[in-house]
Amino acid sequence: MKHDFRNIETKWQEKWENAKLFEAVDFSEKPKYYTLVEFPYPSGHGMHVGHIKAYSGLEVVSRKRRMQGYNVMFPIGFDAFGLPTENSAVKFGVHPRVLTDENIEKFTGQLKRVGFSFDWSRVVDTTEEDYYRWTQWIFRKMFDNGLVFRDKTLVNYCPHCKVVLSNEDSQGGKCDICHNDVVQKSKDVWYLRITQYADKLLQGLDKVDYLPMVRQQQENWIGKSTGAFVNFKLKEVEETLRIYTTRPDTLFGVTFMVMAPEHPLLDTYADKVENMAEVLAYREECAKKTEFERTQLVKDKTGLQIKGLSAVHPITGKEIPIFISDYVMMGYGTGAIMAVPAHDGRDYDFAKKFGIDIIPVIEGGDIEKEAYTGDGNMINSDFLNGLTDKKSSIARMLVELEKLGVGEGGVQFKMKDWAFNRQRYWGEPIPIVHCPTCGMVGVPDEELPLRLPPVENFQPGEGGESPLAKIDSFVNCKCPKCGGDAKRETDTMPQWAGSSWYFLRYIDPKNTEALASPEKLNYWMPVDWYNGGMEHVTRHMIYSRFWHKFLYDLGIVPCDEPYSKRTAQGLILGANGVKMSKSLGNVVDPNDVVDSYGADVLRTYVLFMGDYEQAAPWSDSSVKGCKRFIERFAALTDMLSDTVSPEVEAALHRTIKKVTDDIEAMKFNTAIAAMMALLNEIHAAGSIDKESLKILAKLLCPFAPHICEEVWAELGGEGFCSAAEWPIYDEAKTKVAAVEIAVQICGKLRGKITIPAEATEEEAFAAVMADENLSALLNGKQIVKKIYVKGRLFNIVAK
RNA sequence: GCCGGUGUGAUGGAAUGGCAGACGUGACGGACUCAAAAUCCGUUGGUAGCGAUACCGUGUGGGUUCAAGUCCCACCACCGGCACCA
Repeated sequence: MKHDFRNIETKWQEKWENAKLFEAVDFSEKPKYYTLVEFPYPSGHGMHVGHIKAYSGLEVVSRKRRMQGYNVMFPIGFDAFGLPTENSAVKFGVHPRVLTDENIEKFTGQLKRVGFSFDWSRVVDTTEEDYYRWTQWIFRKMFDNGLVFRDKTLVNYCPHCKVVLSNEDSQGGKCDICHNDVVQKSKDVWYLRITQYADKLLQGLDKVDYLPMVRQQQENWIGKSTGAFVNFKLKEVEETLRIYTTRPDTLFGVTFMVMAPEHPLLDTYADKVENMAEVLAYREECAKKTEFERTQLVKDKTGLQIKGLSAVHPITGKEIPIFISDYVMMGYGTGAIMAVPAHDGRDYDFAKKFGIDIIPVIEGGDIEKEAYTGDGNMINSDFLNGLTDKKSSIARMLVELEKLGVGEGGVQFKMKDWAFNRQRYWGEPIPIVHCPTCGMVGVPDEELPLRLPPVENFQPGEGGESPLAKIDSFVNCKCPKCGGDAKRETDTMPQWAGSSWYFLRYIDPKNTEALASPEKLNYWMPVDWYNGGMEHVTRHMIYSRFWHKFLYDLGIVPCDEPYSKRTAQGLILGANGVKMSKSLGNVVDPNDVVDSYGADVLRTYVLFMGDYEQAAPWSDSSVKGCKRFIERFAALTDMLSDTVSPEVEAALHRTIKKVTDDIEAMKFNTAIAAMMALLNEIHAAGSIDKESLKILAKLLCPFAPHICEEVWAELGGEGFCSAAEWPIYDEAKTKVAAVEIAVQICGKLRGKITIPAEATEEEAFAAVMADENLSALLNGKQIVKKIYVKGRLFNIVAK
């Protein structure tokens, strides 16, 4: 048979669709299996082959699971709110709704051409009212439960574009769009209290099966640390400066204090600070830097001493100078630290630069050269002297701090609360009303969805406010509580919102009464296997786990962790080995590959090109290897015979085992390689029997389903190959009678012998000695040790 | 600076501590062809040798082991992430 992909691929896609072959069945008797891939953002550029790789992994798993008798749900949707669409809308004067619909249509066409076995009856679009109604509803529930608050923060603001920018879009202090200078601007921001779930998010990791790398990144992001809060009295005023430290054991080594430049105590006692002008100038300087930039100046610490204020050591009563420096952040701990230069690298750098004393309190290391962060005997530390390990020193110090009433043990998280609003049009309106009488009032259920009003002009308003602020009919409303005149919140939610719960909506996408019915949620949740990019492992995954845990606490979802298992795929790089990007012109469009080689070849290649978890460069010529493989497979229908050679049969069973196992480990490249090797074996044998070929078709079906259906039909297979039963291997048939094993003498390869696979050590040794070359090498030597690894090698240590 | 990842032929990459380089690409040789493409067969880590074979070889330097790409220690380079986290 020829590989006539132009005719067969659409044919089988239609047949699958008509048979509803990939539609998941709610409450089926079969065991359920929920496979989830990160839904795409439908950009105007269309998909590139990276998307195809991202979906192909679980595509193969899903198809295999169905063949193994599972009721599989493998859904897809579109995360369609977002800035790029809004920017295009501004640029071309087309409504984002129109652009989004166009882009979704484009993406859908591309995805369907590849023959993915998505359940298209469950597709979701985060920008549809029926969807964002529930996004707003969850937010409102959070608001009702005290997880939403407002606070001031500094944001990156571009005065030219009049928009607030993310750190990403304002690197180097320049606006990504117009390249003018970005300023830091104080703004009221909506926050979600994700920190309230920090401990739960951390502990939940024990219950799930995430890639170790994924788990580690989440742990680091949450960043739990244990330490102590210590209160330092100020000498000049009745006030305490509260600090957080992970090293209370080094309290006697404190020689200065550092406050974040923005620390509010400076404003409270501005009249006492003699050099307030300098402080303000330094603040301004810091405000220009983004947080990322602060991290660039690693060694060269900046800062200045606060004159007129000093702290008092809580135990020794000694006076301690106070500094401000931007290496201390307002957003972590208390915004102030006790500095122990002898035992902290950053404090050490600062002390050296400003000529501050360095007092060692732990023996070991050389404080002339660098800070010592290791363990050792405590010195210069009063009641701690003589203790030898950190743990007991900390414990002892905590007892003392509590006795004196100047501090206590505590934990801190690196994770910050989630800034949850954007001054944008193309996002979910925040369902809050500002009432002069009642304050902030949530929009009630019956008024949801709070629809995005039609807008003519998507340009942001003066001062960077949302375009919604210009729509009077939207802004002016009645307070749901008192009925008086009120104003709507005009900010919208960030793109992360819609993607924080989409996996729940797939379960019941048309439900108008709830985000999904409890029965269906109970049947389908949790997601059995979630795959996506490493870049979403912290933010998207932690945000969605947070929402899920909140919904669990409300009794809406049946499990507290949404994803049982999480893996990640590597990028496809351009042919030149760098990231694919429009500007570099190295983007590969999957449509082009389907046009010239067919979907089966594209699917096979993206999985064959390398380790699934690793980045790999695209290679046009390597695609040909997969094209040849598929063609050679199709041609097997012309090599049929009634019998099968024992070699081919054994190879077939080994391949079943290999492919079955490799798919589970996401080692798709070696699974395909094994099938290629089997093909070579069949070609060498010259023929294959019908039943064996049907088995091979089933093995290859998850990877290249169209050609496998065609071959299956040609062989008279019943129904769809995609619905056939996954092959089982016969362990006995995978065994080979005779094996060639390596013979080493003193660890060096010296020859090979062929022996029965199950030969004993004695038999194997006899075979070694029967080999003239090998026995000659051992002549006159005394054998010290024999190591026999069955089926692998025989190593003889001789003197 | 910190965290994570990766270093293997010309090239993408294989390899439960057990024959390094599976499988694919490319290259070379051959078959088919008037010819080319496609296809099929063969060769393909390096050095020396006609040869059997020998020596070398998985970023660098040490170590553990009968045996190391794999484990341990110290480094180097590249890629990705970042929030100087007290």
